[in-house]
Amino acid sequence: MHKRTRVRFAPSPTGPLHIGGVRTALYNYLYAKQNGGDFILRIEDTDFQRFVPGAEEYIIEALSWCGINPDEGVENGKIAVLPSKKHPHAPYRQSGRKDIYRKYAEQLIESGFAYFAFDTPQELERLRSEAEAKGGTFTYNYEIREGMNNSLKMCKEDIKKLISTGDHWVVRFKIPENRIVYMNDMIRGDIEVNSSTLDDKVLWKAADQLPTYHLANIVDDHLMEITDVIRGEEWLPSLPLHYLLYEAFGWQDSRPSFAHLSLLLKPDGKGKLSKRDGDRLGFPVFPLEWRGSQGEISKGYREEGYYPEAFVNLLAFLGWNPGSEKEIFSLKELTEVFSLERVVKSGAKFNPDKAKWYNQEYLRMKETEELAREFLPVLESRGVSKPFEYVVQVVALIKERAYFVNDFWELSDYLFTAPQNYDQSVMAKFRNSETPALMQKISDFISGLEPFDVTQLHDKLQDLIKENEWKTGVVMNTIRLAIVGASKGPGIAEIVVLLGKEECKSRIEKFLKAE
RNA sequence: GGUCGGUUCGUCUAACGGUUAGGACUCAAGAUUUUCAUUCUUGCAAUAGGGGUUCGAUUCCCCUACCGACUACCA
Repeated sequence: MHKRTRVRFAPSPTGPLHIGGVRTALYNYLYAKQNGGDFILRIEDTDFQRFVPGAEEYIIEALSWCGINPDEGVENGKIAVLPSKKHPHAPYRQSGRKDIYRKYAEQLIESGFAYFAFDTPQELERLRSEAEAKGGTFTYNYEIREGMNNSLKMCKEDIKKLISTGDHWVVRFKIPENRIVYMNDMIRGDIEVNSSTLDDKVLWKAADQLPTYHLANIVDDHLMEITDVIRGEEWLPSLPLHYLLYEAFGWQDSRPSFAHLSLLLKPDGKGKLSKRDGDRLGFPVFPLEWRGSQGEISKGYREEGYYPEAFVNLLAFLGWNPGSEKEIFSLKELTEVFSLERVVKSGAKFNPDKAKWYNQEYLRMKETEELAREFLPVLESRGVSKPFEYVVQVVALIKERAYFVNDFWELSDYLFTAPQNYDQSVMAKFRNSETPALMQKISDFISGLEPFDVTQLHDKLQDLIKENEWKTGVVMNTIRLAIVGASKGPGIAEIVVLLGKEECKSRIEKFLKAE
């Protein structure tokens, strides 16, 4: 009898989610859905110092944009704080669960797995710098804990007194000496670490009455019946501590399975991608645009014009592949083929070019009418109003050359407004004394053409060129220059027919008057 | 420094211990086109180094190098 799969994504609200975080959420979601389980969102806000207003809302909105919808933890777009049938483990924000953690911290002390420590930050800092000066690292562990200012050798009265009079104390976990901790990671296999290399981590802080990540995380995963923990590789060094915590609580039999995902690296090859990278790297690191407290704006994939489907697809392929050569998968398809076994162990650098390619693939899959509808707001902002049918025809002509709908205007502005100026290098090449006579004939030809359609225009224009013994290249490029203003765009016949006789005539007249 | 993880084309990646080491992105060339794109074709380009084990190693083991994470009363 298998337990229902339950996974969680547990970000801390210290800023916007970056693409690595979104990928972690995505893999969790895919794993849950593939196993018919639940994906839970939990906010780990046990560090009020680093709390950033708006971050929580951002996280929820970003996941929603991606189509990664939590089964539990989010109610009507907000973190669930009251227990209900759908959200039995509420609150899902750790700051709302203070009392729970305190109880468990006390339990560990009573059972001898943890102790009170009264060392001042100044004292710890001093020991730390002393150790660093000697080229080592200060480790609060079995070797030195007896000599520190903690409850290990104190009598009950002294402890009680210190606790009641001050709020500078913490609860530390008592890491056992010289024990091999055997662990398993679903991606990396078996790992073992000697507990003597670990330190007595702080589990609870009296100053703010809050647990640290380690305690809150283990307690909540247990209480929320999490079966699989899929998180970033930066947590791998904490895994032995977490194993030991499960053991200390007596929860080793229900301990979740763990998978540590390799990190997303900076393309310039220095370390993991971080929120602070912002737009420095030439591509957004955030799914959605983010406005910082200083009013600074960091770009987002949504605002850049990425489709969420493309974004999710490309993120899925950063560190995972289906083993086939198919690269385009919908979120639903991903839930069917995803597997942790095929997650790559090494870190991946983000490739902006490939990201653009993904969006192009999704853009091409869309119906022309749909793309035209997406283009409408852009046209409106440009003050252009044309019948929808016209916009559809424009989009049909240019969509093959775009990566984003945002590219449409630049690719098609001449189909909405006459060129304001003409490409000078093309002018130099094709504009000469014969141009006026040539273009006058072309203008008359266009005006007189019946029926006025693309094939007719194309064929008859070829005939005209032959009769007059003109050079095709010269004629075509001159027409293009007059009507488009530059050496770009789809076939001349298509453009001319779409613009219509009157517009072409007026553009040619304007062109002949221009310098 | 210590602990842990990692290392296949520039990038993302594939390859029961047996493949001419495959694909995608980028780039280049050619074809198509009146232009720019698109499209099609072709090409460039990799197993970090050294030892083992094996008939045979990208694949397993060891060492070295390099990269990364962690080493907070942050997560």
